[in-house]
Amino acid sequence: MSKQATNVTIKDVAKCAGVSYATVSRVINGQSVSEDKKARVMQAIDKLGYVVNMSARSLAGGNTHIVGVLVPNLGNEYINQVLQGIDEALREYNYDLMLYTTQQREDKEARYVQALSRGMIDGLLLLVPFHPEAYLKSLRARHFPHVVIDQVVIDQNEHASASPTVAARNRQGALEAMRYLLELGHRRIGFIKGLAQLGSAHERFLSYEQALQDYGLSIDEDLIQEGHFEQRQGFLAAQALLSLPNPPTAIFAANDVSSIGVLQAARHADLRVPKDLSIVGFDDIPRAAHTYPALTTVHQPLVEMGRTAVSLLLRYIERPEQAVQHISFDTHLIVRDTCASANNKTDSRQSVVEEVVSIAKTS
Amino acid sequence: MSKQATNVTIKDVAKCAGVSYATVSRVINGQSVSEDKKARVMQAIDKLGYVVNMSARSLAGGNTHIVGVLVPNLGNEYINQVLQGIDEALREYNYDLMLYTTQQREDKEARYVQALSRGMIDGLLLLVPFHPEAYLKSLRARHFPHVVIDQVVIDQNEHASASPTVAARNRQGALEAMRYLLELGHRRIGFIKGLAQLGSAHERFLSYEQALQDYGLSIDEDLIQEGHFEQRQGFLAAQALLSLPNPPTAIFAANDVSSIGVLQAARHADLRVPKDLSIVGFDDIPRAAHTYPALTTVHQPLVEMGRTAVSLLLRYIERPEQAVQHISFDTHLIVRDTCASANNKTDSRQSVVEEVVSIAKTS
DNA sequence: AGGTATTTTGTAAACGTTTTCAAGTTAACT
DNA sequence: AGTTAACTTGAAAACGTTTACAAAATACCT
Repeated sequence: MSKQATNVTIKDVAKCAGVSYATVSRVINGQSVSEDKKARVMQAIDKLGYVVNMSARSLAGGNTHIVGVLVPNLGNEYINQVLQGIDEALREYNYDLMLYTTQQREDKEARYVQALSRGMIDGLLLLVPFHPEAYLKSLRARHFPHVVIDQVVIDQNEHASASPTVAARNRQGALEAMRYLLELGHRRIGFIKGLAQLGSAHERFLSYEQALQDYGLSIDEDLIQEGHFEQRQGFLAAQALLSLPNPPTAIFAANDVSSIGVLQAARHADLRVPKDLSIVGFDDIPRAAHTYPALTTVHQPLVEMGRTAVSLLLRYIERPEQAVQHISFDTHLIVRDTCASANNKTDSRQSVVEEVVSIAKTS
Repeated sequence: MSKQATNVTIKDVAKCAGVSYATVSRVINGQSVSEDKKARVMQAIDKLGYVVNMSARSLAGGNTHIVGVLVPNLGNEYINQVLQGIDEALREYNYDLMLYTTQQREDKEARYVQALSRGMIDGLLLLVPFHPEAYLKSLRARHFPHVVIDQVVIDQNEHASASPTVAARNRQGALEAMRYLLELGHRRIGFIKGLAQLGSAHERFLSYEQALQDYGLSIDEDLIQEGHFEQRQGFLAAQALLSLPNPPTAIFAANDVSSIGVLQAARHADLRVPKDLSIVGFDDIPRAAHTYPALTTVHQPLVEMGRTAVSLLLRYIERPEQAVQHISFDTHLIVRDTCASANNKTDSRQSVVEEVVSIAKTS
């Protein structure tokens, strides 16, 4: 109903400019047209306020300039950062964004495969897909342009890597974090895991183990807690860790949100961070710089990853048969205020008072 | 190119089911078709794995089942909450979401008005639009289904309210917060403003003034600081407030993110919250419950607002000529841990030590 | 200048639906 | 059984583009 309000079509433009409508189409799509006609057409477009009808274009085989983005959910800082990068880049290239949230339900798969078939989108960005096996295969088979972000193959199924990917080097950053903690003298380091299905979470854990081994330390299962990448879970896991007979002097959480839960738990236990407990996170979400104390964490270039995924996808949209690329970004430790040397380990209650007194003195 | 992969059309289904393709279309759209044919068609659809081509449908005059959502930006917790509600509701109704971010730039306007014209979306949700005057008029004129969320008319231009809206009662909640603070005995209450262009921000400020007047207090301009709804700004504003010769005993910030900045500033100034400084925020974003101390704030049902906006919009999509509705939600104070009575006001340095000592004793 | 290669232009045929119109069928009422 | 009303069905015409094809125009050689 409201749609026929937009009644100015390519034919109207053609009539107004005194050319055939095919010529108008060519002008719009930047194909070779003589200068004078091009000018006339442009003028007519301006005058009539013509805008292309995407449905028609899509139906006729053209591009919609719409990219689909599939995310597990909204309201997650990590995802939002990547999304921001995607959005920025898309805007630069004049593409629109169609957002699909899966809510981590497997049956959503049908939904977007369907969405593709509809031919509404030119390409698809998959952010941390949970059950990618089924549909990635189909996307590849159809040479449908797509890029997978931050999905590390967790099983050795080689098919999974056959799609273009953008990722971060989780192993390396996590190793850096662990070494930092170890160099500070920590020997009992707790670890709070991430979502088990996620490759990135697993990689971070592998680095935890590896670092301990590198330093000739044995792995104490008590120091390893489950987690879901969520604050509450981080809080509970930290409480469990801290109530151990021989509690850790440092905790490395698989993501920042969990770390913030650890910070909470430390407060509840009246522990001073970093004096009594050192904490390291992973992701470097914006909030990490604003906690108290500010979180020492492993930075991944989230926004950058989103942007890169877009430009990669756009290349595939232009040439779908192009060779499959994998881009990965370095991660690195950002030292802020949640870690301290493990040496001066004293009774925590004591140290609180000491610190306060010292503040009182200096002021 | 990849698109013709989806080659099974309505005609194939028709042939397979032994009916005309018009009949297939009718089955899909739920129009009256005899039971046996309907069954045959359904079976054929299943067998061939047919899915409707949205471009074609849209071109032929049908609905795309896509709703456009216009947000100022991503990565803002407030916006994300509303977005989450929108997304949830949209999924329930089987609609897809097309996301536009304006980055608060006025020239983006052209962009989405254009998007509408393309006929790609059935309706538009406008979240906190900054410069709505120009395009709202056009949307209304075309009877294009749309709903404005949380845009309170800031000037008395009556046109602006002629579009359907979903909003929260900012006045009331802010009043409640101020009364709470006043009842606690606070008489010097600082206020950190929000984005000046936003009606909601202004309303909260009006309540601040009104509450003071109701209690017979004069308004001290020194206690009123500018802000942009952002953490850093909240931090700086709070610092300014706290370094006043006669600093406030409580600060009311126009949103939670600012309040978190205030919390930071309090820490920097070695002030105990709530003992030395009471803080109230606005929005009740998820993070508010996880700060330390947990933030006392005014709750608005953000997710709910998003959901409501969707169901309202869907009604307009069904019947565009329907009477304009305005829905508003109550807001209410959530008391957590950042406010205390103003009576026991002592030297802040002193009180810190006292508290620590008392903790030491009880344990 | 004559011929050939290249570029520009117009015509018409898709693309896959929805929907109007008229014909065909069934049901409902005397 | 006959008439009318209601419903079901199929054919065909949109919807607004892109693009293959052919024709026309132009440029480039020798």
